[in-house]
Amino acid sequence: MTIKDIARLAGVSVSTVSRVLNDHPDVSDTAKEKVRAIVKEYNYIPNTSARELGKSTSENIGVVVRGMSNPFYTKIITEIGDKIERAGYTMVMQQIGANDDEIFAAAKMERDKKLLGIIFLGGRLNYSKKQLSSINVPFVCCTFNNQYGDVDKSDYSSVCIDDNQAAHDAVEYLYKEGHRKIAVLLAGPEDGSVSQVRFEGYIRALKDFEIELDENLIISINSFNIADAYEGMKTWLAEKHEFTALFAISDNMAMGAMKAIREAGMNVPNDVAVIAIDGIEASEYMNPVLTTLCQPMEKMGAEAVRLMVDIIKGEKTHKHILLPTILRQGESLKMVQ
Amino acid sequence: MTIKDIARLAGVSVSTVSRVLNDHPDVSDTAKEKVRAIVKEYNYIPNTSARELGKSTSENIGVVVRGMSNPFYTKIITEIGDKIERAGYTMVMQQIGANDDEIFAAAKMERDKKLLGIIFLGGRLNYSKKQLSSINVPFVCCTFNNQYGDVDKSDYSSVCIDDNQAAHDAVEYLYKEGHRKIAVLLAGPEDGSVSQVRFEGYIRALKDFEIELDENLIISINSFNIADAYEGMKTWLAEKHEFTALFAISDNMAMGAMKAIREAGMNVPNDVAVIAIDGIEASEYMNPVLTTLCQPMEKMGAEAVRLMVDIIKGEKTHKHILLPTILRQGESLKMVQ
DNA sequence: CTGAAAGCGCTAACAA
DNA sequence: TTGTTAGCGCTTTCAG
Repeated sequence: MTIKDIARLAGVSVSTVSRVLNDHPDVSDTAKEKVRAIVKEYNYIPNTSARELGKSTSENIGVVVRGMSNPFYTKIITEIGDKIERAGYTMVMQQIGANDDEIFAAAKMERDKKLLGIIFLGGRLNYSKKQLSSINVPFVCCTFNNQYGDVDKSDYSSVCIDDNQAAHDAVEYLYKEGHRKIAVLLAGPEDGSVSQVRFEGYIRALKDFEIELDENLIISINSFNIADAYEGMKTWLAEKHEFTALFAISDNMAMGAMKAIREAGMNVPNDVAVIAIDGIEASEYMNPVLTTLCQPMEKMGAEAVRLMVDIIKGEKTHKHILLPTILRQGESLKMVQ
Repeated sequence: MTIKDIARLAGVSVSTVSRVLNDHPDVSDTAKEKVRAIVKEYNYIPNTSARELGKSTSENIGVVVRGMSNPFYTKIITEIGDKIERAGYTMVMQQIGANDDEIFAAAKMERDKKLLGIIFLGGRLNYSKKQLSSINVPFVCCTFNNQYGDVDKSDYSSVCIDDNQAAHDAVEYLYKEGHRKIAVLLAGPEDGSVSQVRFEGYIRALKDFEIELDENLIISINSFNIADAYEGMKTWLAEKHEFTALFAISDNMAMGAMKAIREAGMNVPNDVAVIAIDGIEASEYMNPVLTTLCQPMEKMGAEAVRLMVDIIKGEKTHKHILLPTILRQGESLKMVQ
């Protein structure tokens, strides 16, 4: 079944079929009905490749998401899709694996789908100018920026929380409750990811509060996995370091860690206070409920689209937005208000 | 940049470029090198649409997944991708929203990508023959079958657990520990989804154990969401029904329920025993760890691909595989071995 | 081993 | 309002 068959069956030309398929004006009602009837009868589905190939422009905005099924992105994606739709564009989403190259994926998608712009959801923080030269449309980084790369701030937009400050805040909350032996659970550590930024915030906080950095309290694992966090924490706990609080650089890792702490016979928050950053849904259902600094997911998605659309519509200057986190006062850290 | 440009720049014909791009044999090393150099220099990326349009066949197996970011599917997908690759085919994955029509998505993908077959991951249990007529390649249902539809068992393959029996088993575990007032948390209830099947298993178990069905112990919510489960459970608990155990039809829902139970001042497992079905990773990190009947995810994915490949290779008869669940003995149900 | 040329199924001028 | 036709960028015979 091709558009040609439909045209023949409906007794019209292919262009007429194409027109009704694409809701173009200037088609007689009779023709419209006729075509629609045949399309329905034969269960005809236009070929996407041919469609995209034939078209010279699009109203597509690409979204490339690193890591499938990251619950953290789900809400943001929903919001992004919604806002893109509302602005009259079409979202084209592409999920890529943890080890895939988002720049390549974006470049490919840009050409294939004739994108007007690209929103990156999660990604490396160290793109180089050269790598990015393969992308020829404006892009905005959502949930991260490119602080370790050599790309000019004026060449792209971004919207994210101030990860360094969030980590600083987290440590400050612990500090204010009297904690001085604050362990940190991170991935990397020097992996050029958001983990590193947050770790730097931890370091900065220690300095500000005049706590000496204790290498023994740095728990470094190789991924952001909950299982790895659990194992890493377990191993570390077996070494019997003295500590009263844990700052996990992500909710997910905190969840793994809390299980290890529990199994080691310690109580959260009585023996060990735990705080993290992210605010994913699952950590709300932990026992105790995780105290964490939430990223404003909806807001983030909405802002990313706003920036994107502005630029598509002619705005010349790229912007970089830092959104504040919101404290979720759970049960993993006793706070004396 | 098109293949034509590359051809010109490399001083060869487009067909030669196409050949080296697709690793065809019968290309001189000189030509190969020349083309590759130009491709690299100009950062050329072939257009996917044109490629797919031009090709007459493919080695693609489609996977349509209902609901993005369902952690339950992540492992299965990884396994499926792996096995497809290993069998020499290419996986083409398509995620669809909770309310999208998987049949349509599959039919579209089948034509666009020239699929050899389709694996459905999650989906309705009530396809009709008519709806399925738009799909012209073999397909296998993974994690569900089509028991409420009118499609011949001989027209498709499936691999899943015996959901009815799993529910029966769950109730049996509770029964054996002395529980008689067993509440059930489900979605629907008559929604034609896996929730219904499991609910039927619950009913059957009650009959077998001569427990009278108590309508008051049926907690029905509108989705599989953790948040809805939490709210639903909370509301139900406020009604002060007498019960000693809860069978949740999914891990996710059990997680929401456990928080509600905890907040109502009851202890799991001492006041209320909880058991569920699925075995997702997150429920392993709950406190208490959820006792649940795990679906054999890897095995499921592997079997789905095996069935698919067999059929592609000429196997005539469709098969329906029921895989056993594996009990994860957590802490939400005290078992006296 | 290489090139010319005919599609793949659709869109979009351009004519009518 | 409709039809004709030239691409879109690639693959794939078929000659050479």
